[in-house]
Amino acid sequence: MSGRQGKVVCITELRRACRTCSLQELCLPMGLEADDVQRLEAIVGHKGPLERGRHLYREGDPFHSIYAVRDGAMKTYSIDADGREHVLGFHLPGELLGLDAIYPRVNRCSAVALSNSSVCVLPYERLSELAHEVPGLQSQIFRLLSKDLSISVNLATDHTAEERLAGFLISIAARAGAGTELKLVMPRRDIASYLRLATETVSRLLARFQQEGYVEVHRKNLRLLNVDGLRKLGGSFELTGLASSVRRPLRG
Amino acid sequence: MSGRQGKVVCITELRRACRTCSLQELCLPMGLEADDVQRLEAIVGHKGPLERGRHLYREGDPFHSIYAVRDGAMKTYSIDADGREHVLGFHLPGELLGLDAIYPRVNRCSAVALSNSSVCVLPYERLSELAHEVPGLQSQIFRLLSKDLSISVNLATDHTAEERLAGFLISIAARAGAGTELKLVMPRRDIASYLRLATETVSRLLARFQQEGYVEVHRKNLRLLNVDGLRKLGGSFELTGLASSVRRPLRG
DNA sequence: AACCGGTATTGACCTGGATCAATAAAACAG
DNA sequence: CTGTTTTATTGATCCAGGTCAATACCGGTT
Repeated sequence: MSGRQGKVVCITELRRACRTCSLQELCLPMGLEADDVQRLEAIVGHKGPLERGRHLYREGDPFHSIYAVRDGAMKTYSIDADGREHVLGFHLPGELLGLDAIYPRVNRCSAVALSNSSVCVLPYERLSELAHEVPGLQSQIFRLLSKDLSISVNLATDHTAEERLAGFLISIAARAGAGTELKLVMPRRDIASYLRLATETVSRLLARFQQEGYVEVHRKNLRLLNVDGLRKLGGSFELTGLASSVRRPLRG
Repeated sequence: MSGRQGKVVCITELRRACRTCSLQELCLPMGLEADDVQRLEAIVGHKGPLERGRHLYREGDPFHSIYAVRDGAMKTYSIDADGREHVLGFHLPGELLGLDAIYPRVNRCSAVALSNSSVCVLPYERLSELAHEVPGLQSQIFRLLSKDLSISVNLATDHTAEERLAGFLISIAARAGAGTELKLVMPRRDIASYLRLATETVSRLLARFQQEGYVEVHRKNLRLLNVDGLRKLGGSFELTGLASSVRRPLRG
């Protein structure tokens, strides 16, 4: 329990309720009545700080809960038969993890913190019961599942390296909601794995995008200089879940 | 309404209730109580016969319903900015279509019959209301959404042409539930598009699989001769939704 | 039974991006 | 600061699978 602390986030901050959470409109409570939000809060647990590199769950763990990222960033991945890691997704604040485990009742992938993070824990059985009582919650879960489905269906389609990376940058920027300047929390290797490219290809493309004036990039620091151009490069490769960009339209 | 008929399926056959439907254990009513199944039946519509080539819905259509394939086979696809078709999925009897449209409230893909088919129509609003009253139904929808998510996440990962095709054959055979001998309803071009390969590659691989004794294939007719071998070739590329193979374990 | 349009197979070649191999530049430890 | 490790960039080659081009096959028509 106690363990190391003094890390940054204090306990009262972590316990902050859904109703005061800035991520409401991305997360489960979206569109719920005040007293329904309160009922949701009652079943939500918290976990964190979760240091960089710490696992939230691992492939093979029995499924109990889904999670919402509150702060930081997580990645999900699985290890294939030959021991190679495949990155399945990045999860930024307000986004859910673990939805793919509902069906098999076992986690089919592992989730690890990319930076110091904290998450909300949503015990599935209780969430499911509550959803049964609160229609708005049920719909929101349907919606979020469907959204993840759209994204991964799109990810599964056939696109060039250029399209993939451009689409990825747009998506990350929109989701991070930090305007056109942002930090790429994940290493190149992870970006590459997620987009099914080699790290070297990602590196070379970033260099080219920079040279062509689309971005300015130095290590983890990225600035988008020509969002419309990037969007064009991305073509139909859209990871940003359509109308999902609740945060900011990302003009630039 | 009336139109051409005498095609095969008679009207009473089409109106057959969920409770007597052989696809129960794959479909929504799975695990429901008898009277809940009856309530589900009350909102289920039917559509068909839908001749080969006919569309069930098209990209851009407003979203109203999800569908369950009762008979035949459907494919979903979208057309990208350059006018090229991407096959997103094949849907066999008992499988659902249209789940990806819940989030955007608009169909992001088109659904077309690969052979003469009939489907059950599930008006989303009413289904959602009913799910809210019948917890078992809610869970089943969560499960099926999550299952589709797992499949398309896996499809999005990085695999060789050989793995993809082997995995596909295993999956189709298991889902068709017809033992080791089956008809490939979809043309090569569609298989290729779905697996993100060229038609020629699919053709060549099928020839090679045959030459190496894994299958016997002649045009649309396929017989699996070495299922375990194929499964090994497929490696971690599993489209068969894990424990999903309710139909038959597919020993061969 | 010959024709036609669509679909499948097969062959020859090409290319996007992977792989292999050095650096280089940070991050980290002492 | 200095060595060590990790991560990123850049260059040189390679190859799986795509593309282009015939050719074969089948189902439906007349």
